[in-house]
Amino acid sequence: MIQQLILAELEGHVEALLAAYAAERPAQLKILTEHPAHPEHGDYSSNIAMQLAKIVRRSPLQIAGELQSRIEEGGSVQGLFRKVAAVAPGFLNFYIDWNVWASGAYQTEDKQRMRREQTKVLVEHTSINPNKAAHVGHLRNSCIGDTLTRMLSHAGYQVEVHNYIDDLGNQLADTVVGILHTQSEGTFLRFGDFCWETYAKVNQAYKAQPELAEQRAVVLHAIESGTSNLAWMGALVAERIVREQLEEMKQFGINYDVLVWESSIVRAGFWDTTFELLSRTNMFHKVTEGKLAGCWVLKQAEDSADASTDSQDFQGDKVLVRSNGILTYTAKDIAYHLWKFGLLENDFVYKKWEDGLWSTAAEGRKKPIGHADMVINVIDYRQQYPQEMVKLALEVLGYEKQASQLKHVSYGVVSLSPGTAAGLGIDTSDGKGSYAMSGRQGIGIKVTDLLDRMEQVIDAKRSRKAGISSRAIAAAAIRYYLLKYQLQTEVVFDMEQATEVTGNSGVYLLYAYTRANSILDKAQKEPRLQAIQAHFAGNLLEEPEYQLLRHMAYWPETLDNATDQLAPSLICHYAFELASLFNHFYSACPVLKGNEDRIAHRLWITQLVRSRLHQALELLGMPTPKRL
RNA sequence: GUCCCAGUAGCUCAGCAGGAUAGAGCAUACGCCUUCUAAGCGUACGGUCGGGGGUUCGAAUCCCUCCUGGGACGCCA
Repeated sequence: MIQQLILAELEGHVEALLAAYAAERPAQLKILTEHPAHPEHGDYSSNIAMQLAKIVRRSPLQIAGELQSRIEEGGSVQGLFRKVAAVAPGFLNFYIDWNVWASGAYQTEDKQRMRREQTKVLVEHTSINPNKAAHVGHLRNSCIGDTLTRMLSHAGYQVEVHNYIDDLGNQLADTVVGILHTQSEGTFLRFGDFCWETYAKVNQAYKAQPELAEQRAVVLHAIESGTSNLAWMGALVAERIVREQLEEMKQFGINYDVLVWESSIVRAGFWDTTFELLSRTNMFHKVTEGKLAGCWVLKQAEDSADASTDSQDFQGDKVLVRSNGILTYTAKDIAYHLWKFGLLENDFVYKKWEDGLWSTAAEGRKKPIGHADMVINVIDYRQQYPQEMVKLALEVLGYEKQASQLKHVSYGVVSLSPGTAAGLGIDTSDGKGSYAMSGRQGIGIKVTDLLDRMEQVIDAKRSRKAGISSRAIAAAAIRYYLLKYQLQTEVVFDMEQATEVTGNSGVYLLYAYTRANSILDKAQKEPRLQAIQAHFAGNLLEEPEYQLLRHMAYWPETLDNATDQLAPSLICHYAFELASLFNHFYSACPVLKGNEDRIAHRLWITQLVRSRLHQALELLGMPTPKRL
C-alpha cells in the first residue's frame, strides 16, 4: 500500500532528523498522509514538517526541505514518485510516477492477512421480531451487517453470520393475541402484511379493552412453556414470518449462516451456567430491600453509581432476574454472548433450515459454530446501554479480552420525511422534520412495498430490458441508498429521494459499470480492435485519466479504513467518486477512437476501472451486470 | 436530574486522528446525442459550517459555554 510505503519512509527520516537536532520524539507525534484536495498539491501529502517545527525550532519549510532531500537521496521511495516537493507553509507533497504505478510495483503484500485468517468474527445482524413484515429500518440493519460481512471476509477474516430470532417475546405474543381477538377483512399477499396490520390492531385494541392485555400474558407464558395450542400458534407464526423475512432479504443479496432462536438459549440452559459464573463475582447479587427487592442485579461501576445517588428515579444497576424469577432480555443476551465467545460449557444443537443455513433446534447435531474471537453486533443506537451491560458482564467475569473484542456497530434509526409520512396518512400538521416509524401503530415503509415501488420506477425508465431484472436493479438501488449514509446519521427516508435513479445513487454506479463493460465488449468484438493489446502509456496521460488513476491508487487505504472503522459508507463514497470520474473520462476521452496506441492506453484504464468498480459493487452487495 | 448523538447550500447529506480555495446529490436555469449506453456530461445559481468565547502559524474539525432537535438511563425487548 502506497500510504504505508510513505509512512515507513517518513518514519525513518523523522527519527534521523530528530536525532540530528538532538530532540526528543513527543508521544503525540503522528506521522500521517492525506490525499490532497487539489492535484497541484500532489497525490499524497504530509504535514509532518509543520508538526516538527516547534520541536526542533526550525521553520516548517526548512524541515520540509530537509526531509525532501533525505527522501530524494534514498531514491524517492522505491522510485514510485517522480517528484517530492516541499512547499509553503511546510507541506511535503508526493507526486506518483504513473508508469511505475501502472506496472504494479506499488503493490505490497498484506502483512495483516495471516493474523486475520486465524481470527473468527461472528456478525449478528437483522434480528427482527418474528411477528410482522420487515420495514426499511430493519433493512438498513441487514444491509449494514451484510456489507460488513463482505468487507471482513474480503479482508481475510473467517466470518459467521447470525440472525437472532426472539421467539419468546412480547411482540410475538401480541400478534398471536391479535390473530385470536381482532378482525381483519382485507386481502393480503403475504402473511407478514396480515400480521403487520394485526399487530397494529391489537395494540389499538389494548387501549380500548385492557383485559386483552391479560391475554398477552397468558400467550407469553404459553409460548415460554411450549406445551399448548397457543405455544404452537406462536411457533407457527414465528417460523412463517422468519421464512418470509429471509426471502425478502435474499432479494437484496443478504444471507445468513445460522438462525439462533431465543427458545434454544433458554432450553440449552445457558442462563444457569451464566448465573453460576456471575454469582462468583461480587458485582452480581440479589437485592433485599427498596424498589428492586427480590431482583438479581448487575452492579454498575462504583463511580457512576455514586453520581446518581441523588435521584431516586434513575439508578445504575441493571436487573437481570426479575423478582418473579423471569429473566430480562439482557440476561439472555449476556448468556448468549458468553456462548458466542465459546465461554460456556453449554452448546446448541442444530438442524438444517435450508442449503447453507443452519438453525438452532430442540434436537439435532452439534456443529462447530460460535467460538468467536471477535463479535460484531449490528444494532441501532438506542440499544447502546444494554450492549454496554453485556460488555460490562464480560468484564466483571474477567473476560477483558473478549469484552474488548465485542463491538456494537451502532447506527441511526430510519424515520420518515414529512412528505412520505403524509403519504401514509399521518397527520403532519405539527411541522416536525421527521416522523418515527412504529410497528405498534402500523406506521412504516415495508420492505416489499418499497421494492415494488422502486421496481416500477426502474421499469418505467428502461428502454431495453435485457439481462438483469428491474427488481434486481431496484434492490441494488435501495441497498446503496441505505448504505451511503454514515452509520450514526439518522436517515430521514423520503420516497422521492430514495427512488432517485440519477446522481449519487445505486443506479448511477451500475450504469457506469455496464458502460465500462460495453466499451470492453465492443473492443473484443470488432475485428479492427481485437489485435490491440491494452497497456498504459504515460506520455498519453490526459487530465481526466490522471484523475481516475489517482483515485484508483487510493483504493487500498480506503478499503482498509472502511474495514477498520466498520464503515460501509466509505466504500459508497469511493465507488461514487470512481463512477463519476469514469463518466467524465467517458465523455472527454473516447476510448475506441484515434490511433492504436491511444486505444490501447484507454482500454487499459477502462479495464482497471471496471475491475475496481466490480470489487466495490460486490463489497456493497450489488449485482455486476454486463448490461442495463 | 445525569449521560450520549446531531445542528454545514432551499432539501438530503459528505468533510471533523486541526491544514493549502468548505464539497456532492436533489431542486432551479441554461447548453451537449448522425460519434464506445443521454439512467450520461458540462455551465450557472446557491454557505457569516447553530450563537458566543478560547487554544495556535492555522479551526467546520479541538476545548468551554449557551440555544435547538433526537436518543438512552424500564422488574420492555
